[in-house]
Amino acid sequence: MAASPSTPTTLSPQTAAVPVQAEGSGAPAFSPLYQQIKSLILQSLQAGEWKPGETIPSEIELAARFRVSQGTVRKAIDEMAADNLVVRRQGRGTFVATHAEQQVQFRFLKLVPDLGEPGSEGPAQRDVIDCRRMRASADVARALALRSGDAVLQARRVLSYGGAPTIVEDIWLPAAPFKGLTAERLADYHGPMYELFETEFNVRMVRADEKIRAVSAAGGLEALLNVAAGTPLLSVERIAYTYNDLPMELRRGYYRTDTHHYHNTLG
Amino acid sequence: MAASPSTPTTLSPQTAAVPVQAEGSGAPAFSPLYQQIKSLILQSLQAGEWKPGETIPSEIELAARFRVSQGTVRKAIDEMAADNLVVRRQGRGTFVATHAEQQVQFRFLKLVPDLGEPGSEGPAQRDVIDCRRMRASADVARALALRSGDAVLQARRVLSYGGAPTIVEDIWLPAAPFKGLTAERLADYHGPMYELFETEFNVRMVRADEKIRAVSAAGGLEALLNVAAGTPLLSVERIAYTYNDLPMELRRGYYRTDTHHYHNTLG
DNA sequence: CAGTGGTCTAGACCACTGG
DNA sequence: CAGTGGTCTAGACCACTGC
Repeated sequence: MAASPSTPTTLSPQTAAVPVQAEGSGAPAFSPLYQQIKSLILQSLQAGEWKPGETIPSEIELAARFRVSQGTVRKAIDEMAADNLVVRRQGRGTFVATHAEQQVQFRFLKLVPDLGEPGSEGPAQRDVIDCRRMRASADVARALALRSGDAVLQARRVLSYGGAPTIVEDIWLPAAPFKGLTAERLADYHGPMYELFETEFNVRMVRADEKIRAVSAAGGLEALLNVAAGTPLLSVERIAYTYNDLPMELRRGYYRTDTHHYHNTLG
Repeated sequence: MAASPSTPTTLSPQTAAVPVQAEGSGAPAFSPLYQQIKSLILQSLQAGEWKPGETIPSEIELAARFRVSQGTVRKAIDEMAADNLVVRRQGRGTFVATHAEQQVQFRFLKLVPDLGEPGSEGPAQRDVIDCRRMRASADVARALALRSGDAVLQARRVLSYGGAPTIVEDIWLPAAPFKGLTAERLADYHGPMYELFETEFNVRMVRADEKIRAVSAAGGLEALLNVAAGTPLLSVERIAYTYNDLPMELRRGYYRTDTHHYHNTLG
């Protein structure tokens, strides 16, 4: 059933027929068709062919474009849905995942109130304290895969729930992809920061690693969080990645855990 | 194509032909065939028809037993593999997941050394300090879905890496399922506790929820962990569940985070 | 009612493991 | 070499959405 090499009847620029298999060298590193399809779709996603919240072409269309069966496209999309890159909605289509959806926000904010449901406090109040352009220190550069001295944006903000300051976050971003981001733009945007990144800078955060420690409130944190100096705080260091495992954000958060806790599920 | 109601040619006790659909009432609550198959396999798993580490029947066998196509069985097993209930190995078969595998252990112990790879320190030294039978307090009872006053086992142990005490854990277990568990049995077992639970008590932990906070070392913890009183520690409260979302363990851990950190990935 | 994703089947063939 | 899971196809039909 190999794809017959007739003239491509579809409009795809990058492929008239999937590579099928790179035979020839010693270890061919077998890759199933649906994986190749998956990475092709991924490329279109990165290239911005379809933006967050939009639908991607139907399975039948994609099958025609790539000259494979619908079942193969289905398996590729199944995996992308499992990776939270895409959301399937029966009867409507398949949509590019976006941080504008509430459920996605909770996947990236694990601090929940001790009492009540995760979202029961209403939206956080976000106060940007500081935002400046600077040169990357050695450890910031390493985290963001930059060189020491490269330009970065740094911001500090406080998140409050029900009027109570609960989180202080220091955020570092590579300056180049976020060209034009200012303190005003940050302060005026009332909504998730990752949503802003999507709509304004075409940067979609896909995954993040967090390192969590217990530390003592000091160095001004105690004042911002309205706790006594020495109060134990949760320190959460996050590196967030876009599509190609490309780090795009370093974030150091300090969480009060007297009224909230970090929730995690092990499976 | 519906399953013909002939005599069951297979040995399955609980099903000669899958329920197909519970029509009749107002909202039939449609459930696809592969979901029904999945829950049937799940029942066999709970009943201990196949033990952790053993293979389950091949897809072809299961398809014959349930009188469905191999593809339908495959989809059921695919989901169970995604849930880490089962592990597929091409060419060999499908195996019941077990905590005896190293990779599984890291899914349930998220504290990793700041330097070096997750397993680089070698196995933890486990010292059981205490183990006693007692009556459940209100909050322990609630966590384990027992009644206040029901019998529980309580244990405290210290985990050390490279000779340095790093974790103190208080553990509560419902006494009934763990009948016969003694301090000696715990102390003499050199290996993951959840592995012991599987082999000795036929209790397999499948999932766990953790609540993480920052606290100050006090009440004897500072001595056990060899830190100054007031040192910030990570407090990790875990409830672990077996197959039916049945809570089977409450665990309160206190982690040193000066040499280690809790690692988490957000997707 | 047309279009989408979701389920189910049947069959062919491939990749991997073990005896 | 037989048996397992893994891939791919083709086609039928179902459930859901929106016009």
